[in-house]
Amino acid sequence: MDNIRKLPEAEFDVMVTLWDCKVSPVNTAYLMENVGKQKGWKAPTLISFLSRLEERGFIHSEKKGKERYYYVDAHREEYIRGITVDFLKRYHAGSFVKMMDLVYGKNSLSSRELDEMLRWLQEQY
Amino acid sequence: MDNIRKLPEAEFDVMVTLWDCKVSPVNTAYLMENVGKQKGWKAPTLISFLSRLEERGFIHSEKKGKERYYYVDAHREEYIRGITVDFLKRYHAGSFVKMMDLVYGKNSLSSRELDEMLRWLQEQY
DNA sequence: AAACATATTAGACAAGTGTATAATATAAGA
DNA sequence: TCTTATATTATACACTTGTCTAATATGTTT
Repeated sequence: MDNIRKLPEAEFDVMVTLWDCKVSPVNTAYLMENVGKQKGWKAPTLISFLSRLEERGFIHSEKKGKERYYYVDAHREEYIRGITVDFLKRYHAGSFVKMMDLVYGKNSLSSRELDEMLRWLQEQY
Repeated sequence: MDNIRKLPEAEFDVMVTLWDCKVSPVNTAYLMENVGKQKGWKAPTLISFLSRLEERGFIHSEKKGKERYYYVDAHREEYIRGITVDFLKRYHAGSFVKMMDLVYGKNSLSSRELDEMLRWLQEQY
């Protein structure tokens, strides 16, 4: 009931790329092109993150010829929701209002942002 | 300009205890009593976290006789604000509304919580 | 089938984090 | 001052995370 397990930053970056891409499966080359390169990783670096993600059950993979293809298993929203709730609990006693108050307390948000929040809130009722 | 550096969990727990206590300085025994024990740490474990916090500049200390006393230097709100803003940027494109929407999207908050937010929002205007 | 090119795997290593044991200081009592 | 009790320090070690080099496998070209 507690296994949200926050991913290491680098693995999260890989997941984002996987979540963002509309096709599945994708191979290492694709990921190299879409994250590895910007991050300045060598291929084995990327591949090690992918292996670790597989161990964690976030993805699974399959080898075709000499290339390996990856499939996403974890749900993005679920994951983000999980770590967000954890963060809120740990650092803000689980309260959004406390969080907003701390971050925007006196300083104040722009009225555009306030309006946006207000609109969101009204939709919730 | 980027040194918010999130603390390791255990060190954060020590900081919380330091921030929570109204007297200053406090010695290791006090901290052992107020965090160490619950966490099941041996004294040297606690002391190592304290040394690391000192290296990071979150606290400083002073030895009196055979005991060491600790003084807080970091500001709690500043720290929490920093990591919160980072979290928001990284996982929610910097938007509170996006965050709330993801966490409470369909499910909906209790009306008490909604009221609380509304009240907070109105104060911001 | 040999030689190439290239993708993947195995393994390694440093830094950071959680945690502790053994050694050392130092206050207090005999 | 010698002994004892106890707090601190010095170290060490296992795991995790970020990264890579060297070795291996496999498809492609002669």
